[in-house]
Amino acid sequence: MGAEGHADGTVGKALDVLDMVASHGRPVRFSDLLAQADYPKATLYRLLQTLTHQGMVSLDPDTGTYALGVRLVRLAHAAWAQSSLAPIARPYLDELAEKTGETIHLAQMDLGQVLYVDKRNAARPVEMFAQAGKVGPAYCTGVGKAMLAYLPPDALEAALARQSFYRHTPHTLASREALLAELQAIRDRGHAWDREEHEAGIICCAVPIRSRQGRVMGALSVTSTTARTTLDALGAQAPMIKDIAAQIAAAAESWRFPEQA
Amino acid sequence: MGAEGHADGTVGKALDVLDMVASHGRPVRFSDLLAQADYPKATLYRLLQTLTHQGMVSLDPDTGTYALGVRLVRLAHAAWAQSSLAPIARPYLDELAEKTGETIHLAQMDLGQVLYVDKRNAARPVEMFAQAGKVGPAYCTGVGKAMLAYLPPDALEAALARQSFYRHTPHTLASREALLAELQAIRDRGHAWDREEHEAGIICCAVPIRSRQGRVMGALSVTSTTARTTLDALGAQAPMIKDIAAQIAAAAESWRFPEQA
DNA sequence: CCTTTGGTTTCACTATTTGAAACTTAGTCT
DNA sequence: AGACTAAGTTTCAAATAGTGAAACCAAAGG
Repeated sequence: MGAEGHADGTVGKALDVLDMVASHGRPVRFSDLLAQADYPKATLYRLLQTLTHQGMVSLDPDTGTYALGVRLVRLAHAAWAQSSLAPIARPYLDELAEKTGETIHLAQMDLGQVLYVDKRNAARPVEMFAQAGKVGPAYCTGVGKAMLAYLPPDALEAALARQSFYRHTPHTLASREALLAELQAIRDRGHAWDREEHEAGIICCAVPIRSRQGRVMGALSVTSTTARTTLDALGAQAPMIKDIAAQIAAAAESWRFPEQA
Repeated sequence: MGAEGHADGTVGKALDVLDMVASHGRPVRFSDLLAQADYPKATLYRLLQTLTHQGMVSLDPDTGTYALGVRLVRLAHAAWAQSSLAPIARPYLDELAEKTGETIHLAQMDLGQVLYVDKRNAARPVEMFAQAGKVGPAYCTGVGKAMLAYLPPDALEAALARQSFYRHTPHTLASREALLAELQAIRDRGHAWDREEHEAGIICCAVPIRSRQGRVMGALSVTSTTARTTLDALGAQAPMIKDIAAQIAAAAESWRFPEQA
């Protein structure tokens, strides 16, 4: 049930179709897409043809199924590399991972959802594509709430409108009001908690990464389990996490303004 | 400069602009793009506005610069995950990396260029985004030649037309004729060499990954240096590499056809 | 052999895109 | 200041590109 508001122009429709292809985990047949979309047959067909011709989706000639094209992987590499945050934050994440020994997440906001752009796993080595690029909910994750708390009013409104407020655990803040109160608490405190709100047993401490002008660029979190540590112990590391977030922000900004007086 | 043939429709133009934004390593200003593109001002402006609105590029309000949007990272995650090759090949790459102790590349063909979709580095741990998603030339790399050698005539022709034949090293096959002869040799031999054709001191042995119907799905290579080993020593591992390539092909196909008699 | 299902093409109708030119800002120079 | 210039944004009639009902084709199944 794609609750799409208003796809602007042909390009919007094409990208909408691209998302539809992406939303299935596997290659999809034309008729599957037709059933899902509310575009007429011919229109959908032409859009897919264009996308295929452009390398954004690939049509398997044997099975007649569409999958996302390799051109996207190339574009994403560029997107990641030129994002002001991820490539610059890399060494800082390494440092934080080593100091804490816990799982580290670096996230950005994408249409009201949390997009993980980098990660350090406590146990295994980095698994970028398999981990980064994933999305999660904003209202019930540490990084999500940390970013929401510092969004300007209109952006916050837009983001809130996209939250499902599904109650993942008994601790989930499952209403707009509860979330707004929490956001105020986060602003007062300077960092966000995840008190097993998304997954039972998983807690985290997250801080926003903000530009000098106060714009939210992303968020950084240290995640652990109730089996291994407590909120208080995590909180003791908050100043260090904040410090690293500030360093990342500074590095990102000086990269974005290489020319200086 | 951009020798674009014929961008079909508005969508093609929009994606063309997306590529332009991607091609710069850093955020670009409107006028930079205007200079590079041969679209009129108003058209380019509208295209960028649409792309921005769609989250494919982001406009930094402070600097007035455009960068690729986070939506791409999310799409690429899906692209990588649903590609028939990369996620499935993962354990096989691990195995090959361990057995050989050398650098492993997994590549696919993208518009006449080689796109690296996964990698195992001999020394460091995996660095996916920083490595995968990169593109390289086809005519002077092991994986490139391995794929070219088994392409159907029309696809080969299209790919050849996109090769620059720049002489990277004294060993580079810098002409269409030399390359065609080499491709025949590869078909006879069953695997491709890179005899320091792209970078001095770097050699590799590559094999294609082909479906049962013979379609080229990708290529797999083991890379080393002349300081550490020789072509002959690498060649001794060719049967094993071929075997793993066959296993990957089989796994990819059974994944693509989960329903069976 | 006839029917169904899934995919591709046609073509008159229309909505979207186009781009020269006019208009704003925001700097810079004298 | 006031007059220039560069960079970005908006307008609007003309033209192009997109639309989608319906016809068509091919392969699978009865």
